[in-house]
Amino acid sequence: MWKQVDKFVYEIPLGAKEGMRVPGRVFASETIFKQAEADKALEQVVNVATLPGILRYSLAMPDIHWGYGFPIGGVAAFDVDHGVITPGGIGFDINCGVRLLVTPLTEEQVRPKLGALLDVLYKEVPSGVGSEGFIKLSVRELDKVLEMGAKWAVEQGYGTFEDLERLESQGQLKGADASKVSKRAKERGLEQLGTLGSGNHFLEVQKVDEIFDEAVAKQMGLSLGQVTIMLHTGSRGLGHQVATDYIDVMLKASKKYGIKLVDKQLAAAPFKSEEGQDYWAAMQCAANFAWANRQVITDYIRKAFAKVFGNEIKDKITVIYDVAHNIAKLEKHMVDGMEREVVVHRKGATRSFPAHHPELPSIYENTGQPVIIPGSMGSSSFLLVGLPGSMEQSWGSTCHGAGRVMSRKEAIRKGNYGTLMDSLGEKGILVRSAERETLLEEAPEAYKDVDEVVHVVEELGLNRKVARMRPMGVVKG
DNA sequence: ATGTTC
Repeated sequence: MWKQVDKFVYEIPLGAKEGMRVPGRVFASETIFKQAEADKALEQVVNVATLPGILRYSLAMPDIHWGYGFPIGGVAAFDVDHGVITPGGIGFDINCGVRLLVTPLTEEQVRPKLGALLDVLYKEVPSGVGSEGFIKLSVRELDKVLEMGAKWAVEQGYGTFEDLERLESQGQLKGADASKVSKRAKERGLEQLGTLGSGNHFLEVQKVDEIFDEAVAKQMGLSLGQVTIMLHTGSRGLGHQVATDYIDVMLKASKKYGIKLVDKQLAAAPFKSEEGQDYWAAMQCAANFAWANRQVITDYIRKAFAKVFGNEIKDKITVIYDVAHNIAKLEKHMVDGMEREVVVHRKGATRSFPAHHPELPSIYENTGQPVIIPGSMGSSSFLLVGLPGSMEQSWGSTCHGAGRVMSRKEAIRKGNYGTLMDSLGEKGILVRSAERETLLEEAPEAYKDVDEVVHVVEELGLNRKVARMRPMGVVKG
């Protein structure tokens, strides 16, 4: 039923499955499309197309793979009045995202002290499943975190106000309402602010390996051989609990509002219903928690660098940008020649606004929004910018990473710890991690080729490449 | 992703 309609575009027509309201569309190369066919991800694209109020297409980015309800890499926009909101279109780790920092240091300066630096980073940034941070919040204070996001962290002395304008949505969604977050979710969040987590979350010391757009790279303060830091983490147990709580609410709401579910994991409520608005407010709280989390960790990273390279380095480590991967946003987009407000779900997908978009800070007004694409462990990461093509084709969205080809279990079964460590060692990459299994789960073999994923979004005109970063050292949970 | 089966 799926048909290639353009070089990197595959489509399934309306009517291929009963209940479809729009066609399905996947952005992929031939290799990537075949990988998507192998798991249930394509079927999930079709399932999403049946949700009420979905506009134009059920989309998937080239890092598509199987997820809960929506595929990971899934993007869908819904009519604000007649459409739905669904936790399955956002994910368990609400506002899982990536932040890129740049240091004034070169690879030559960092390499001799890399081992010591990673030891300090590993100690200063708590990681691992269930890890607790150095901050112990009262419920009252946590409520402020949930409603203020990264701004709370800056007001407490974690980083600077200049950091905030370089975060998607300035690190704060204004519709957050802490009273919509359960007691249990809050309990899980009380001791997890400033923690990295586990799985694919990481903190990486990198060097700029190649520059594709000199002018934009220069404007962003990046030059060849310069050391960058990439941080990938989300809303931890708090976001997970918000998702769990509201999936239950949505199952009941789906029944109540007569939403026919082809997959229970797509449980949804009308966006404007009470249930829809409650989740909307709680989801924004979890998103804010994640932005506060990355802001606090940014401060820890600066302090760790200061311990190894001297105090004056601290103020010279700047934020390039911070993007959300798992989130829903109210945005203005063109639909049939008219500007409309729509609810965009990005599930393992990154916002990718072009130059001159009103939501961009003045420093990126002419470059387009920075888009940060982490590769798999030990492979390169990319810095891209958004292009007008993303507004035309993908609701201002693009891919979010390499995307899995193996499940975590499969990766553990097929992987070999010694071989993995040898191959990282050969590349000169140092690793600090508590869990061997986490490293096996994240082995490069378990992921697609990030170069190919980025090639697809570039060829489609969603993004332009600015720079590629290679890892020097990795901290993982 | 996740106090990895409240």
